[in-house]
Amino acid sequence: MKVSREQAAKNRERILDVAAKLFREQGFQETGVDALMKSAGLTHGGFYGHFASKDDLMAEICSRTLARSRERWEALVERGGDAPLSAVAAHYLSHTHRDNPGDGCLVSALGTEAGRGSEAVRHAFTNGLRGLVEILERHTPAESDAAARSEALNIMASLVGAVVLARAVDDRALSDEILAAVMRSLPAES
Amino acid sequence: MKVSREQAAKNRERILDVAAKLFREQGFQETGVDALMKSAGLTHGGFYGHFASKDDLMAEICSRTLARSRERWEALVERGGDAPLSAVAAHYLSHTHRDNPGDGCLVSALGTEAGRGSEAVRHAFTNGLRGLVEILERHTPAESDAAARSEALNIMASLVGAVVLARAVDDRALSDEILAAVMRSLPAES
DNA sequence: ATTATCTATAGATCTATAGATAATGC
DNA sequence: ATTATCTATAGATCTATAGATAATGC
Repeated sequence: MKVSREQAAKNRERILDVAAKLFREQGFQETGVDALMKSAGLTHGGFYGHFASKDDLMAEICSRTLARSRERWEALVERGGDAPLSAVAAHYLSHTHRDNPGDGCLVSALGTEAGRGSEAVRHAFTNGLRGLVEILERHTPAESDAAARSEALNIMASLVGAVVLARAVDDRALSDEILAAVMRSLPAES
Repeated sequence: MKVSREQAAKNRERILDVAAKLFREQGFQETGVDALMKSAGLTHGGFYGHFASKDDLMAEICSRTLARSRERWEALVERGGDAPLSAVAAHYLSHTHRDNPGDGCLVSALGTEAGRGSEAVRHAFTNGLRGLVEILERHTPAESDAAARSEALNIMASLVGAVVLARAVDDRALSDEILAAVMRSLPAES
């Protein structure tokens, strides 16, 4: 029943990956430890050898998933040429992102739940969010640093709000319209 | 144990009011029927005389609460003079709204949960949202109806995103900054 | 007689733990 | 010997229902 130290580390990673996906798809509260471990191909009880509690896992999911988003955004910026901001936004506001919360941004999938989370969860969430905002800030055209900062925060809020609304709405046309409207509102680049 | 028809109607209203508050404060999933009924001064089992299921209640909460927001927004517009949009936004982006989700907008409190809800929930949510967007649309300065519509959707997304983020973040300064940034981004009025 | 509410409970599910098991790693 | 995982279960909680109770409304 025991596995090698290396395999145990891989199992831990798989739990994290599966949890990150299920939490974003179904919600943190809605995903049970049992279902989560079954999805990872392990048994329920084994969970507590890897994490102190479900909340502990959630905090780790927050920092890990947002760090990965940050890397993804950096890659998008790099490939975005003279319109890095549009590249990030087009990705964020895509139908693909809207229709696949399990692979998408944790902020738009778990934002309201994170706000009701533990201190550790909110702290990890906040730090992760700062990283994303910082990227926007660096690439927002503006007359001053303060203006760029303010605009970056505004863009971050628009992106998150757009995806939350686009996912909640039961009318595909309205959903598409929301995403397009926010895309259109971005500052002109190049 | 039985009460008058009139009193029963009042009890139903109280359940709705209490649920609307608790759901926005703690989340739909996180609020049990038992706690809800206790809060309303009734016993657990009595719930099912008023509603077919918890989900049924949630759908009713969505349409009811969003209809009330609509009325509130109309009143704000009316008192807003030549800057109706700013009046609505200032209210939405206020510290009071951020710090009191139980009395606030259902969209920013339950947006991500509504997206994972039943058909009935999503439908009620969508209709309620349409009402709010329509108010913004009517008061957004723009060169065409299409432009006003697009800008109204963008503003709606910004407002919702701002409050979701401002509530989730564990740093008060950052939270204030987000609200102020979105307020600053609104189109000039008058 | 009807019915709003209450009491009690079924049946499911949830987080977490205790102890057993068996393979790793010294 | 250590320890990663499994089995089994405790203890809490959750939605929903059944039947009893007692006050309303005909």
